[in-house]
Amino acid sequence: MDDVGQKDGPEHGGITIRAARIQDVAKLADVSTATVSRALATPERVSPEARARVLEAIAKTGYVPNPAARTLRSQKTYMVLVVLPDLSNTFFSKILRGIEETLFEAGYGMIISDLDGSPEKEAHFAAFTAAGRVDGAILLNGHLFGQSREGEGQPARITIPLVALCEAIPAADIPQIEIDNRTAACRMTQHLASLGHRRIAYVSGPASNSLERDRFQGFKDGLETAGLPFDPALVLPGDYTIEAGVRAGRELVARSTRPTAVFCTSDEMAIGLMRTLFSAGLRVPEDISVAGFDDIEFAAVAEPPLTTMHQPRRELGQAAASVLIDLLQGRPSPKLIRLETELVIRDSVAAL
Amino acid sequence: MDDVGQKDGPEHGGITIRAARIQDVAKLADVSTATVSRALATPERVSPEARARVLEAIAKTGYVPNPAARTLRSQKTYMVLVVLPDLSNTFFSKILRGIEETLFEAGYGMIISDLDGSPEKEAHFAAFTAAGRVDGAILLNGHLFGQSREGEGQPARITIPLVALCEAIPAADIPQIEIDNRTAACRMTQHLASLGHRRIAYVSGPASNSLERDRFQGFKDGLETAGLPFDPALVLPGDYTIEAGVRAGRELVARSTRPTAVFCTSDEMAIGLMRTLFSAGLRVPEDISVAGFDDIEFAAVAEPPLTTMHQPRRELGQAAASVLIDLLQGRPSPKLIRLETELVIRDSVAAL
DNA sequence: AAGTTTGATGTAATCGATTACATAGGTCCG
DNA sequence: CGGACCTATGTAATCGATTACATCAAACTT
Repeated sequence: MDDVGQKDGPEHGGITIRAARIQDVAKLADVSTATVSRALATPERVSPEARARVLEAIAKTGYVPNPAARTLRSQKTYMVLVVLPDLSNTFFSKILRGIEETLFEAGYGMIISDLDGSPEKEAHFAAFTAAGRVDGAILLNGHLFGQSREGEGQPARITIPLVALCEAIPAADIPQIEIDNRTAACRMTQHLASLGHRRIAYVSGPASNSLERDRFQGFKDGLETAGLPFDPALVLPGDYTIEAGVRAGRELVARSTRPTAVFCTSDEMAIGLMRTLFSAGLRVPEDISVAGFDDIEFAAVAEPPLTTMHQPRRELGQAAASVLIDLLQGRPSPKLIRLETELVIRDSVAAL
Repeated sequence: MDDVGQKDGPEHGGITIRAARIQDVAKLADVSTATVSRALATPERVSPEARARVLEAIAKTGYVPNPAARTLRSQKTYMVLVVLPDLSNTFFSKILRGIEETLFEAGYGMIISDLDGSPEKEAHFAAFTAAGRVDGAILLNGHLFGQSREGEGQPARITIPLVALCEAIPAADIPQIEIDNRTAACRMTQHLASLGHRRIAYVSGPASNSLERDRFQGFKDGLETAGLPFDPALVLPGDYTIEAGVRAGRELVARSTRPTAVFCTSDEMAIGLMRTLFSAGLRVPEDISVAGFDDIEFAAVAEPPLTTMHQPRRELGQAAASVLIDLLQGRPSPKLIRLETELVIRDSVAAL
């Protein structure tokens, strides 16, 4: 970092040859750089002969447009930022795949930001988008950036199109892709009630979470339509992780009177909870029924296979990406997309 | 796409104000743009007074350097490409997190490419790196790009630093971060043998895979040191997925003489396999022992909890990122890093 | 005291594309 | 036949930073 000449990279094996520029192509095809650019961006505005020569020259030189130069001039990055709370969570990875697929097909790249609950990271990525590194963003974390720094000397930054996925963002007027969490949770609760369960426990998500609020409402709706009383003692705190399920399980095992069914708001928690029940000598579903939510891959092969609420994760990702692309390309787009969930009945829930 | 003026984005809510440029900061601080640039890049080469004025002006304007312009001039993107075969696989997500963390701390962003077995995608990302969109790449997929297009009229492209993670890349002279798959598989095999198992089945990974070759070697090593014969009939094909485990399970269930232990080269396969065994009325580990590999989160809460070989996934990601950063910044870096695995004994394996 | 070094700063070239504007040649129409 | 219009193309400005080079004053050398 001291002086010039030092910072040129080291020899990392291969021969470094300057990549072809648009000028090289232009010279080879005997046209101007403008024509080369047009041959690629608007082929119909270039004569067939010139176009052919340009394409040939491109093939010969292996020319690939320099994205930095392109972005600098056209103000388009063809990059999308995906913000999520936890990259290592199974639930998100399939969604990410759906997003990536769709973005890829439309020629966009994906940059991932795993917030990991760090405000520092959040600030960083706020600056990141402000700096115009991405054309748009998909937010899976339930809130916008940097709302702290408003109104001050700070002038408004560039506004880029945003889409909220899964978790709604309360005060923001942006498209929202989600499932109907309330109805889904209600259906699951009714399912349990219909099998005769009257003492149904609920393992929640993080309290701050909009998903959680909806699902909790749905749970209460379900109790009500089934004519069951709501008992706060049967609500156990969780955060969608396996460990939270394990903890909730311990809590239940320690009780003298136990519920006959447990509705976990994520499959991870359900699987963790079942583990704890087994360790305590309880059987699922004979002694206690357990239901999950999400239908992750492991739900079908859990022991016993888990009754759960299927979320179309890949499709959620695809839908979010496709709405964002519409926004980016100036096409009209829906404000709200709700994909269907499906009750998947397996063996972890039984009639009383 | 027809004419000019059409392609300016639509009104998406917020007020769009031009972001501050280096010129605005320079004017406000009453210095040249060069001084602003230096105040940020090499503060020690700018007088304290000027620096203070610049920083104040930056705070006032909310200036953030335009990355496209910066990249265009300095040829540095501060972006790293991560190439992997399947984004939705649990095994990778924790590794990704380790990578992201480390990159973030060093000021690098992460672009993800989920190859999904598509050569088209591969070609795209080859062009992507060639175009200089990223400073370096971490490859989890076991091979380089576009080796097909060599020697032709195609001139060599820019060479960027690469690091291979998990899967080795045979013919490439690049740093490799991995575990000792052969030794790890050998140890697991010995563990099974030491408990009295003599008929040990092996559920493989994809045959083309270097991980698989190493683990298979290790399996044979383990048999040999235990004085057990190698029986090809006990090798079942797999590909690390849950479904492959289910299939292998069916195959075993159908046999008249079954192995007493099964070594699956991924936890996903082990879990899928156990599911099939249960469905057929077999018990683990009473009737048959099952071992996994990786120690994913679900291994500990499987029923029964899975005996497996722990891979430090997050650390693998961190190590790969940190080696790549060393390369990018011209520091010396090791050619090979091998992280330790650990045999995790749970309940899915028992003595005969 | 003259020459040399050092430090702080400014000027302007540069990175590589896109694109507004200019131009040249051809077609069409009254 | 001459202006209007269209098509294909070229010229050069532009995007916003970084940085080589120039400049100038102050400090230091001998």
